Amino acid sequence: MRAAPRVTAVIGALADPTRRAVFERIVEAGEANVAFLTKGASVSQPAVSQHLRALKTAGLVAERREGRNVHYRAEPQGLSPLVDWLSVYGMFWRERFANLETLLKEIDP
Amino acid sequence: MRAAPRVTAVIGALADPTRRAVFERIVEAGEANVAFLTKGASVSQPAVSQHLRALKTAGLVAERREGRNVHYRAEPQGLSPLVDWLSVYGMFWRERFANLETLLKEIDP
DNA sequence: GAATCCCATAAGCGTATGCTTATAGATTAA
DNA sequence: TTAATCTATAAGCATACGCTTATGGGATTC
Repeated sequence: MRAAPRVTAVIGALADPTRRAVFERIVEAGEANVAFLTKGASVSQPAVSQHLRALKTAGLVAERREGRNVHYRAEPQGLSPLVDWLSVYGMFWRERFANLETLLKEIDP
Repeated sequence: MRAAPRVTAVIGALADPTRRAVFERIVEAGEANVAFLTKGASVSQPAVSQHLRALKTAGLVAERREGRNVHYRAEPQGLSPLVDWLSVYGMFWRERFANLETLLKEIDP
């Protein structure tokens, strides 16, 4: 399975601080429309829309139209190419991931 | 603790496919000099050196001079800003799913 | 239907980025 | 010392990227 292109897309989408902040905000809010994201962003509404398109293309967010509002939500599995990459090239971090998983299972079995 | 700049640096360094391939090659080889990395890369030797500098600046590789050769090795902890970021904005989801599972079990045991 | 609101797209601009060739720097070999 | 080898830097160029303002496209409200 050739996953390199997807890794490039995901990492590329997260590379820009402004765009990453938009994504973080969506994750925290659960769901957010463009107006909400624009307030809080340091750029214009069109810029936010462009970032949202980039995130959508990378598979990191999905949209849900509701009247004239468009609600964006994070797409969990969108990060998996990056997680997979880290599980290979993150070397000893692999242990960390494993530990974190077991920790979560212990806390919440 | 304000880690966003380091995340940006790390992700930015890994965003370019060519540069990421250089890093992957270093990880796989354990240690590699510039000539070795240039063979196998699809770009010129100066381009490889420039990528190495970017990786070094991001804290992802370190160098060891040996005569006229310079050996590069991966710097494991350099990835930690990215791992930490994922543990917040990526792992977050696993936790959510775990909670959802327990919730479902409680409702319908 | 007109006005209003929310969001997306278009066009243009400045800058950042990655590449190349040419050259400098550092170290070893003849 | 001179030549040869390995790597880094410099300069220049083409393209990609992120932003802005202006405008278009739907959906609601009056």
